[in-house]
Amino acid sequence: MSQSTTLKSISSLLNISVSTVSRALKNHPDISDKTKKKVQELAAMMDYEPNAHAISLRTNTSKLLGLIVPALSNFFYTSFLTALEEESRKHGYTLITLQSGDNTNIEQENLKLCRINHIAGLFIAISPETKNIDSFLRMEKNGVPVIFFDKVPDAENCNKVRMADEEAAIMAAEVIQKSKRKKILALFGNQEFSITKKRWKSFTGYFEKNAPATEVISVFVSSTQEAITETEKEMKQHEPDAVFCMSDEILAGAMKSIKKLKINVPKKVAVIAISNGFIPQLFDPEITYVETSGMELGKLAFNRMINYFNGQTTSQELIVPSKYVKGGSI
Amino acid sequence: MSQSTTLKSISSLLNISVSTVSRALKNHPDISDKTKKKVQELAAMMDYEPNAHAISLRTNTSKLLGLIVPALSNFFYTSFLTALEEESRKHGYTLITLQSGDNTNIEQENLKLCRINHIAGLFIAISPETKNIDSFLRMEKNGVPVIFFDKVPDAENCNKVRMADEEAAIMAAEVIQKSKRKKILALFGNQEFSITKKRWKSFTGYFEKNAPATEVISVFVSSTQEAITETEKEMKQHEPDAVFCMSDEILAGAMKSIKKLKINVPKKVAVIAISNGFIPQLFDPEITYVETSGMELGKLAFNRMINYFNGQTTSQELIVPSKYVKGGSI
DNA sequence: ATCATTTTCGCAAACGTTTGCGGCATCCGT
DNA sequence: ACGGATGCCGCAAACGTTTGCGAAAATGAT
Repeated sequence: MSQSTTLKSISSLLNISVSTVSRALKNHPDISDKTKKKVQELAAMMDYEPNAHAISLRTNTSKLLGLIVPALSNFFYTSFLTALEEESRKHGYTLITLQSGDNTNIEQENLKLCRINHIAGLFIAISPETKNIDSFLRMEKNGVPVIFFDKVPDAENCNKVRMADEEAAIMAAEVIQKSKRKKILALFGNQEFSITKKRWKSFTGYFEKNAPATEVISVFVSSTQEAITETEKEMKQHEPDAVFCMSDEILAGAMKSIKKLKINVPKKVAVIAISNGFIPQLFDPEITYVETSGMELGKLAFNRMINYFNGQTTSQELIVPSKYVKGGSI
Repeated sequence: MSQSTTLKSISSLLNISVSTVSRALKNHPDISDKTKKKVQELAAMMDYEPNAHAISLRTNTSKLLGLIVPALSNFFYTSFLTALEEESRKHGYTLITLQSGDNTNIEQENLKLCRINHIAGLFIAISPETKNIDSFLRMEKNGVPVIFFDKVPDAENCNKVRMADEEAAIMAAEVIQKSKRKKILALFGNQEFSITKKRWKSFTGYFEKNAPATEVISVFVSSTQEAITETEKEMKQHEPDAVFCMSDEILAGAMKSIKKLKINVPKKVAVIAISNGFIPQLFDPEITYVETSGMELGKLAFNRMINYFNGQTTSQELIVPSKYVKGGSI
């Protein structure tokens, strides 16, 4: 490794002290304009770049942010990451990206990596088994803010940003009700997720209250593959006239079976989904959906972090509203 | 920020020196088993975790790896990232993820972030305008290996890993030829990419050589939207009996137009693509494709990096073979 | 008991930066 | 000319770690 230019190398070339160089480069008022100019010019010439490790060590701060998600193969998380990376870069932060694989042990390992690298803040979508969030609260007590997103814990005393899960499910339910469909196959994700619970409760609750005659068949699946088999089974057995999918992965599976069985959409069966926005448009007709944008959530999460840095440290739960996107599937 | 436990805090509690604690924790033979035990037990009790910044500063090494991609909204890159993150974690490295937005300036900014954070190695898919790779070569000269992947420069004196672009295009061409189709709409990406050039040359070259009677209409598009409009135009104008798409984004656009025009696949028109593997299966019939797996490439790239760390520093170009996946679209 | 060897540990410097403090010049007002 | 204020800069410590070297203590050989 060839040595890069440091404050010291600049200082010795100019026969001034390291501290003067340091202050000159940050426009400290103690330094005369003449030396400032000298230093800054030489620094530019020598391509001086500060050593982040030295700064972190000395100041006990860093420009690193941590992100932990269950899996990046999930569209929602990659679009969250896309937005988060962009915002981070614009504000001078650098992102450390980690996957937990929905495994609590790996999640803790990743958390440790975050601590070791002394990140300035953490964004995390917790894995389903994670009940105990003490280690995260401890981070926050140590001055490292933790923003939970999407898959958030139930606890009150923490910062969360999430989609309007209840609202999204209700919007979908309303659309189905208006279409006069009477027998709905409702496909949800892993029952352990609070996000699933919220959506299920809102969706089924809506019909109980506003259209009790409507039959809602709730099915919980935890993979695209399972969505395929369950949809096929239910379509044959109950012949529903509407299908609701709470995520892109589930939608992909459900549509596979619907096409295989050659069931006409929307004539024979209406389809509506909650989605991140890309997948529904691949089908013909395009699937009507309620959008939960990972990018929007990413921006919001980053803003929350910045506000935390600026002193707003009391716990909040922020919610991104949903957006109805009309396709031709209902 | 509450202070974490350090070598010093451990040493003062045990009334021994910092250096002894340091050595005890790494099983240095100079330290007696008795003190080793004492130190390690206390360290475990106090949840000691080394400070990565201090280590990096002192040893001039780091466990950070950099990744720069044009955009994470591209499926291929997210699957590359998925694999790379996994491998990195397993080997004790932490990943810094950056997007360039296909912009040379941002790319250089990101490179600077990598230097400032003193990464141990860099993976990069360069943006199309990047002609001059001096800044990357300089990194390598400074001891930081650079692995170019997917979008690789033409230069010889650098390390590259990429998909078998020529082979993939030829595999697709062979399948089309066997299907006896005679007029092919071939959709390629941005003409600036070396990857596009390679695929175009191989694909058209194959027909010139093996089936000169076949008409190949090559069209270059640089977005899904453009793929939609161009496909519609070409389908109407030339009525091809086969469509070749060199990427997932293009496939999504092409299929949109084909469905809109209600053209039967595969009867009226055959479709074949080069793809990362998820999108083709969403259609009905499933699209036949040649797989270029981002995850495979990610694993290979990481391996190359490790080998570099172990002394294999001479430039290499590694290539992942393609895989033919049969659908029902041809 | 003596000396040589080995075991076990501590000292101190170094990595690159920031920052409180103190010191020397220079300047101003009287 | 004198005192005080001000401008400009350097010293040195500190962040947490690693590591060459030397020194003390323990062990072994004779």
